[in-house]
Amino acid sequence: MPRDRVRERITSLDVARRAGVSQSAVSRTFTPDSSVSAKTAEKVRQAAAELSYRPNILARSLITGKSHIIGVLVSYLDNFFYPDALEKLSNTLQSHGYHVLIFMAAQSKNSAGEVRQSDNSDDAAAIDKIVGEILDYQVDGIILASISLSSTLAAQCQAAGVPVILFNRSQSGDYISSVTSDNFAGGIKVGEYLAQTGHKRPAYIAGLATASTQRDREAGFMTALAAAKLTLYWRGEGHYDYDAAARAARIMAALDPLPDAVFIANDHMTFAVMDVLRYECGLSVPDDISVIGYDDVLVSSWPAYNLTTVRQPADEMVAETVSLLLKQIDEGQSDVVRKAIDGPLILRGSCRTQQA
Amino acid sequence: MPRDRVRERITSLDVARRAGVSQSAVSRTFTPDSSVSAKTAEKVRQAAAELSYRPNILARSLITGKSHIIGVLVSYLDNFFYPDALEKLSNTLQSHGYHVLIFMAAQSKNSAGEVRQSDNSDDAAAIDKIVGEILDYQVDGIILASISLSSTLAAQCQAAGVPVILFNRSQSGDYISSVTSDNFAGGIKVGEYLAQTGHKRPAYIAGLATASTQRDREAGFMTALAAAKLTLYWRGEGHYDYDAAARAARIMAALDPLPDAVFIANDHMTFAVMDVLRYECGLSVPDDISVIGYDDVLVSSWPAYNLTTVRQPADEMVAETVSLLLKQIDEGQSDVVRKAIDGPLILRGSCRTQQA
DNA sequence: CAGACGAATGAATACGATTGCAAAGATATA
DNA sequence: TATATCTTTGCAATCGTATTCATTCGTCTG
Repeated sequence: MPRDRVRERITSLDVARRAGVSQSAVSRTFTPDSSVSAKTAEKVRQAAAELSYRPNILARSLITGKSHIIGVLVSYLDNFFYPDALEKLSNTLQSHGYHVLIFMAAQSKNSAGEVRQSDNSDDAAAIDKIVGEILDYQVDGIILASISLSSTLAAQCQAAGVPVILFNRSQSGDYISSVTSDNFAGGIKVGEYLAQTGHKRPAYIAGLATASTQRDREAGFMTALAAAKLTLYWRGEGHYDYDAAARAARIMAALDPLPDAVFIANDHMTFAVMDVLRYECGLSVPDDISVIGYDDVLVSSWPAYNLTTVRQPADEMVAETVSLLLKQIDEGQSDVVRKAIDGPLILRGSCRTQQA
Repeated sequence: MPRDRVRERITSLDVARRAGVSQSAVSRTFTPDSSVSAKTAEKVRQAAAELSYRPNILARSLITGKSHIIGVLVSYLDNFFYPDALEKLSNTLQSHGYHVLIFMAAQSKNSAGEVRQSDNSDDAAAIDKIVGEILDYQVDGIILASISLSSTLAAQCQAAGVPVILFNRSQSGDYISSVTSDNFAGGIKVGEYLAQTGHKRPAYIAGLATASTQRDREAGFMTALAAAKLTLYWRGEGHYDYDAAARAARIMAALDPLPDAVFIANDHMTFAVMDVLRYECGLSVPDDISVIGYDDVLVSSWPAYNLTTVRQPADEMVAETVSLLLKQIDEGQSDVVRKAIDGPLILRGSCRTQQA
């Protein structure tokens, strides 16, 4: 008889009957700081174990108004920074009794591979739709990783009383809290370091134009160059995409004279650039050209790349994001916080360290 | 006045009042295939829009018994195969109206970096605990990525009427459905190819001993070697871990004579092995030694590694997993299915292709 | 030992939706 | 126009739990 379709759900009432107590007693047993005697609690636990009963979180949420679910919307996972951040976010939230409902902002990669040209209105509409779905689940909070939010929807979340935090992106216009690394300071460090190590023809390959991380990193970099009386020798665009960065690198490699250093807006693109320089153009990093990235993902430390890069302190960013979110959940919507966490420049082998 | 703590939830009743209809009418408007006239539906939509009302999924789930949530438990995300699979899983499920509640099996990496020695009983207990949490959320189904399940808990899920599918791992003893690549066939392909290209001293670096993927890949490989009258020259263990694989590679590199080929149980470890061979030992791949991996993750195609490897067809595996899961959800627990999907050997530059 | 007070308990209600049922309305048929 | 049939509609019960309130029980104090 293969069809025992009738999924007999065991409820607190079943447990109550078996333990010879009221349903309230069962509920109290599983609710911390509730008034139950040790004796009845024991009876209940016993009966619950025998029936292998577990409280229905959804029903509980309906009453308490807290689902203990955090909606996390992430745009893409191919940049290794995000799996890492996601894993840490999930673990941290898990340790606080929350769980992650994950959503992907299905990216509009067209067939030509030209991806994420810009956060166009289609994308924005898609994001709004997904955030709507997230809200449907009565989440207690929302974390948006590398994603911006329309101000109307931000307002809607506000109205629904659901705190939203931007992770690794900030939004100046609207009033949304955000946690990032200090991208401007990071850009400065790179610029200063290149100047200090005697580089004369610095180039830059930009990330996605609409991303605050891209803007801040570039602004910091340019500020430092200016302070060191250096001018940008060349600028390309990689849209935070491997293939696009590779194309930019090919253009750059054709320059004469070659730049003597290139700062690339994230590590993911940097891998593409180094691959092109080394394996297509036969150039040596850092002998022919110094390369500096941003993120310090796991792969960056592998000997194959051995990348000099600015570290995004994922642990601190995650810890800050979670603590901020939980605070807003507990205390209700408080004022917006924009946290930028400083990260060090990690010196490895992809950047020349002596005057040429 | 910063404290508008009173999160005024708008319910179907609010909408009903404003639209001048009954609450049932509102519900029916948002329930497909329900009997509502176009006129009232329009009135309801209007009112709902004005109040920016959205149905409470949790309340709905309580009645229907379907949460449209799939619990996904994944062990680690540092092997790039998993972020990719997770992204695809999430997108596919999303397109079917389901959403992913994600759980991490916090790995017991000890301070020495010796990780995942074995799936010991502590780990198993931790897994069971987490699966319990998953069940609390009344998920409609569970996907376990690279994780095994105790048979008691498998039975418990069965009892709760929640289908479970193992992704990229199979379990022979218990009756749980699973979707994997055809690891045995993959191992065979590698063995045959190495033989066919004239390698004489093949080595193998194993993955996590308890993993079915490891066992099947090795078994296939050994079978093919035997068929080609080759014997395994050396065997190491990498536990599917980068650092452990690097250690194994150091030992291997000290052999005299060196193996002329090494098959490594997954790409993630292979990166470590190639890094050690090239940058610590000054050896050339494939001139000094051929290297073949398993998975074909994104990085494997990058020029820095340019890895000859067996592709795990993530798209097919995900599609199969989702369709299987949805089928089991719709039709109730059906019989267990073990699907092994064939993947091709991708020829790139890390393995010598001519007789030496 | 009486009275007071805090802890433990159960009955009843609420959370926000879905859905069976019966009544009402609309449409078609003769 | 009257009757039969199908569609809409509202009422009320229900899902599984938390929580208020009133009551009972136990313990402590004077």
